Amino acid sequence: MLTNDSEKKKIIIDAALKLFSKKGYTRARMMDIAKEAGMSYGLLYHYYKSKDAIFETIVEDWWSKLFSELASLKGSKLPIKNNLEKFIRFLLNAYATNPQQVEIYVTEVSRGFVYHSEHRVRENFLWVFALCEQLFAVYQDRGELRHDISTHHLANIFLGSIDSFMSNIVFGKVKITEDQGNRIVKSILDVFLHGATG
Amino acid sequence: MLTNDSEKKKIIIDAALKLFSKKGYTRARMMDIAKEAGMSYGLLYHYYKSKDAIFETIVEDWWSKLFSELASLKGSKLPIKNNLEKFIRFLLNAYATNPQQVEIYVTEVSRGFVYHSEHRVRENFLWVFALCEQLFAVYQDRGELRHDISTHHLANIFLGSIDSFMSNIVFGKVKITEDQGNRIVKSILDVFLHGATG
Amino acid sequence: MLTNDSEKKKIIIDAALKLFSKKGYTRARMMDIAKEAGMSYGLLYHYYKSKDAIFETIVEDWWSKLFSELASLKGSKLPIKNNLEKFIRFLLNAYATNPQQVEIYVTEVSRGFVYHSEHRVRENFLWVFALCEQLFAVYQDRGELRHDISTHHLANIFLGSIDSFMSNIVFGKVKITEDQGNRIVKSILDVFLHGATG
Amino acid sequence: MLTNDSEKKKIIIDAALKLFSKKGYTRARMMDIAKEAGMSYGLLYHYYKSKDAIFETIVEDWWSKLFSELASLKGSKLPIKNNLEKFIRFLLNAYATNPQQVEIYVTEVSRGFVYHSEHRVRENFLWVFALCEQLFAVYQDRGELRHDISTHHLANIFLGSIDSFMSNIVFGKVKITEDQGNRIVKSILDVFLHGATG
DNA sequence: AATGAATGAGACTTCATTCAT
DNA sequence: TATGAATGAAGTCTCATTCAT
Repeated sequence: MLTNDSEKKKIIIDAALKLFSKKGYTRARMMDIAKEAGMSYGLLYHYYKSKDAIFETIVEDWWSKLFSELASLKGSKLPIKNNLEKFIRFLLNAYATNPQQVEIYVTEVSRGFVYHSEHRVRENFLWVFALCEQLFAVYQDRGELRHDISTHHLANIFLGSIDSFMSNIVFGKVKITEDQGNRIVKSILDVFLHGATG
Repeated sequence: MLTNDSEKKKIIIDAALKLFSKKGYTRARMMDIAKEAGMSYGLLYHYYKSKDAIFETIVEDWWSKLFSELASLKGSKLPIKNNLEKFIRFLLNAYATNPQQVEIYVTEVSRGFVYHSEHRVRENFLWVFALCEQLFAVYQDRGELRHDISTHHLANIFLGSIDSFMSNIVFGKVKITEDQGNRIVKSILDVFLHGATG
Repeated sequence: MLTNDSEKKKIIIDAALKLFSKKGYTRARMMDIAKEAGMSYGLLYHYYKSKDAIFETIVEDWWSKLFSELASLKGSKLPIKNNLEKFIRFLLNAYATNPQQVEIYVTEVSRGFVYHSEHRVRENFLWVFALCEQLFAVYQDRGELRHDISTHHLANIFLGSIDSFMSNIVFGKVKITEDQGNRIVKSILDVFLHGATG
Repeated sequence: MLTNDSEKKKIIIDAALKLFSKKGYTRARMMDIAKEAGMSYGLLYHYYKSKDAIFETIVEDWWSKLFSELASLKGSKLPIKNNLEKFIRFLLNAYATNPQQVEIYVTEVSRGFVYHSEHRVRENFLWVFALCEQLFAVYQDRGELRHDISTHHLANIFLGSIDSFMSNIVFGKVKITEDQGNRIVKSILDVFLHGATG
């Protein structure tokens, strides 16, 4: 058969992705999602327990990608510049290939978790920060990062910079070209590593 | 009389501030706000046209503060370091004195404006960025900032760094001491101006 | 004003009484109850938390009447015949004055508590039996009831007899005249106390 | 083959019996019944037209057993005591051998037929009463039952007594020993025939 | 200025039943 | 015979807003 169980689930997730990113969690109705997915709303409940379960699936997927990427970076022995570049590119690429998931991450999760307090978002965030800090600690030890600023502060600055670009892209609803992507990567790395003063 | 018209409005705004920051816009009910304000929910409609009008009032207030601060910085002739420090301190101080408003800004406005598309949030954001870019352009002209990175990118990195600290503070629900505040300011300035490598 | 808060609640209860007894709990919709009560369904939720809360109010009212009657009988020093007669008359009269409540008791509570397991129906039933047994124990001590049958069995037989008449009346949807009521009372007392054989 | 058509039907009925008695008609879902029966819920519709048809089958089976027992008693020439004892034992035994069917009878049919008005439950009940009254009329003619109480009243008292014990057993979810059964039979007969006073 | 009773659109979810395979 | 994906009617409940008093 053409569409087996997991394919149907993917169709639903894709539809939900579209609707959540377009209208936000609250304003996206199950009926909208079903219509987008080309099925009756009743069928959604055949595959997912509730609206929230659909949301959770999307979010968990994002976190797991993020965690695994960070874990892979931590294991790498590359110089800091190359490693951080990989991470920035991973995020920019995530947006390029799946803009809606990033949009939901940005609008519903990154800031909106008042709405979804049950989703352990806070814990996941802290985890991302912790992984990033551990990465920076390694580079401090190797003398590639200054010691007079805590890894926590460094993580805030680095992640915040990326986040800002992502938000801008998401809210600007723009597609970024490869060239623009390259310049963003370069800007972040240059400023983060060497500063904005010449 | 003790509470005239504008005082009542302030009471309502304060109550809404508390509830929006505690539960988020959607989950804060008019009844909750009224109870917090010590009045009946019917009366809210005497002072504000709708729930949304209350929200808008809060948000507009935030924007106008932000705009006027940025305008004042643009007019200043101080060296970049001092000027940026003023801006960072303005934001940290805003949280210290009115944490709920900052919380709403962070959770509902900064990222969550999918829910409030009618509020010209996008325009306001772009305006903040534009003002920041104009400020940076001045410093590029004065040779205090490098020219090989666009002011737009610089603004993203700078504002994103601050944003990240603010989010952390908001979501961590922590009070920051003066000393911690000083260190945050120093970290942002150091890295932004001189980079994270020694 | 003509209809204050508790009067409105009574209107709702009366409407619910009518609908529950007519259609049963499950088939009676909130909208039906509201229509019967002459108000919008939203208003029902102003006065009661949920459909179940309305049901519970009805049922609790019935139990409290029943308990207080049984307690009063237990305190009485009348000969058994008079005392039991009072109890039978209380129940028959309850049906005469509030047939719907009795109907709900019979259809939803007495037998249907599979549907309402959360309502402590079992406990209430056991309590009624216990009170009845205590009453019979007093009469066994006073020599007015035989000792070779346990009070538990006696209670089953006595209450079951009444219950059967009530069910018949409820399901027959008949009004019983005073004369018919008297004959029922006499029959139950005669057979219970002296037996069906001459 | 091992399971032919009628065996499959029996498996379904047994599963439904279990579920209806456990959760009640409304709360027992077709899917639950299918799972219990070890088949897909779609297949249920191959053997029975609807959920209600399954229920009806169960109920009709109960009624037919009851009617045939009562008919047999009516044909018997035994003294009243022996004949009534047979009837009581038939019912107690029915519970012992098929408690779920009795449970459904008690919870759904005996009182709950508001939910199933289409099932001619009222007519069946009246029929049982009528048969019982005819039986009592025979004994009144033979001088074994007093004449000053109508057969209808006698039937109510007798059937109600038994019903009460059955309900107690069902709701207490207890298994009764042979000895306890004997005592119940004796109590009912003693009180019904000779009264509760010495 | 003040109250809170009243309204009803709108959202989620359940589940008996149908039907293509 | 057998499966379970698919459908959609129906029901409960929430809450912003209106309005009579």
